Formats: sequence, structure tokens, C-alpha cells
Amino acid sequence: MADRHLAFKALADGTRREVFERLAAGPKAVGELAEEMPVTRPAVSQHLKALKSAGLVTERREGTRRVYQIDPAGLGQMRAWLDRFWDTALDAFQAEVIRTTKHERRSKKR
Amino acid sequence: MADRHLAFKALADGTRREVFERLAAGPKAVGELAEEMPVTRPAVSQHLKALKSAGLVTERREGTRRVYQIDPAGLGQMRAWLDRFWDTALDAFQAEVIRTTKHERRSKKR
DNA sequence: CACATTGGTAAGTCTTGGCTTACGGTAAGC
DNA sequence: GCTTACCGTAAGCCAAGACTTACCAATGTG
Repeated sequence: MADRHLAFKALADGTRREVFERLAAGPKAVGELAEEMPVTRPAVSQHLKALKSAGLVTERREGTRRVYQIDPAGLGQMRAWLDRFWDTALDAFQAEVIRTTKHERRSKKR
Repeated sequence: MADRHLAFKALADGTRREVFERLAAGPKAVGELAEEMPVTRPAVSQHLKALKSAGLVTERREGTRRVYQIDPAGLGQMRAWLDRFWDTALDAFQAEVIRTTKHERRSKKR
């Protein structure tokens, strides 16, 4: 959890989102993920590293296997960030609607 | 709003997040944004293009100026996506805590 | 009708980053 | 202990992308 914004960068890549979404269906090992995806195992491994340092997944060792699992930490940070702007955005939208409507009235007048 | 996931890619870049956050403080024109940032105006313009096609900002023409403003559409999509995994992640976390706790009990026993 | 403001786009450069193959390292099975 | 299974990391390649300068279009202004 170095940078609070790593989660956005992590989920920006399609393959990485794919990995994340598959883990949402249940914990999986690296090899399992790689099998059902169109990239090699090292690629998956690298993606998992990124997801992990973004706080989106956790790792657990089971013998020689590394089982990865969804972590709510990263998701929570993203939600918090989004919520900071949600109300602001709604207000802006509201104001824009009013502004546009008034403009239309004016031009449609008569 | 081509791809539903463009918002993640858009907010992955730091400069672009900066632009977005500044717009959250209120609508601004391209030049204004560029002035208060360490990049040139064309750069800002390109970032705004990305943010716009991600549904994160809207554009409005005022004479020769283009005023940009936060748009709740993109934020809403992101929230929806996040919420799809939020409960799942919490459950996974819960299960992990229980698993770990049981393990500790076992090793600490006696 | 010049002329200035404002800003989007094109072209080129340089960095970032996603992918592969090759390798090393650790845990399980015989 | 030797082999096998599983996985992380290094090195290199190539595409994506963030930035710049140069240019052009559109709107206001005298």
C-alpha cells in the first residue's frame, strides 16, 4: 500500500482486471489462473504482484503453491476516493441541467 | 463512453487525476488548468479528451473557451463495478480471518 | 477585415509497461 | 538426496502512451 492510487493503475489494464475478477469467484493459485488465461504464468505472476501492492489481493502459501485472494483494503480506498467526488459531481450535473434548461427556454421563447 | 472500463485507465495517470481533482473544485477552462499545472496546454487538452471519453467530465463552449466540468456518469460506472466485488471481498476477508485464527489456535494449543 | 485569444490536433521523442523466454529457488513425493 | 511441481525474478523486446513543439481552426475585438 505504498501509493493510495496504485489501485487505479492496477485496474487500468484489462488482463489485470481479468485476473482480479477471476479471483472474485474464489481463491486461486498462480498456475490455475494462468491455465485459464491467454497469457503465460510469469505474466500472471507479475500482474498479481501489482494487484498485491495495490492492496487488491492477498497472498497465502500452501506448500509450493501461492494462493491469491481478493482483499477489501484496496477496494475500500477506491470507494473512499470516489465518494469524495460523488456529491460534487452530482451537484455539478444538477447545475448544468438547470443552466441548459434555462438556455433552452430562452431560445425557445416565443 | 465506448468502453465501460475507460474510467480506470483515465484515472490511472497522475496528471490526469490531478486535472480531474482540480475540476472537482469547480468548472475551469483548458488554459486555466494548464497555468496552474506543470505541463503544457496541449497536454492538458489531451488529458481532458481522455477524461471526457471516459465519461468523467463534460465540455461546454463559451466563446472561444472550452469550460470543462465533472460528470457523475463515469464515477457512477466505477462505483457500480466496485460494488460488484465489495461484498465478495468482505466475505473472502472474513473467511481468511477465521482460517488464520483457527490455525493460530491449533499451533498455540497447549 | 485584420489581429488576438483560445484550444484542438499532428508529428516526433522518450519513457512506461506488458509480454515472453530463461533461470533460480523452495517445498513435496518417491 | 534426486526429481518433480510450482512460482518469483531478470533480461530483452515491442507497443502504448505521456509529453513537447508546430500548426491550424474558430470565436471575439478594434
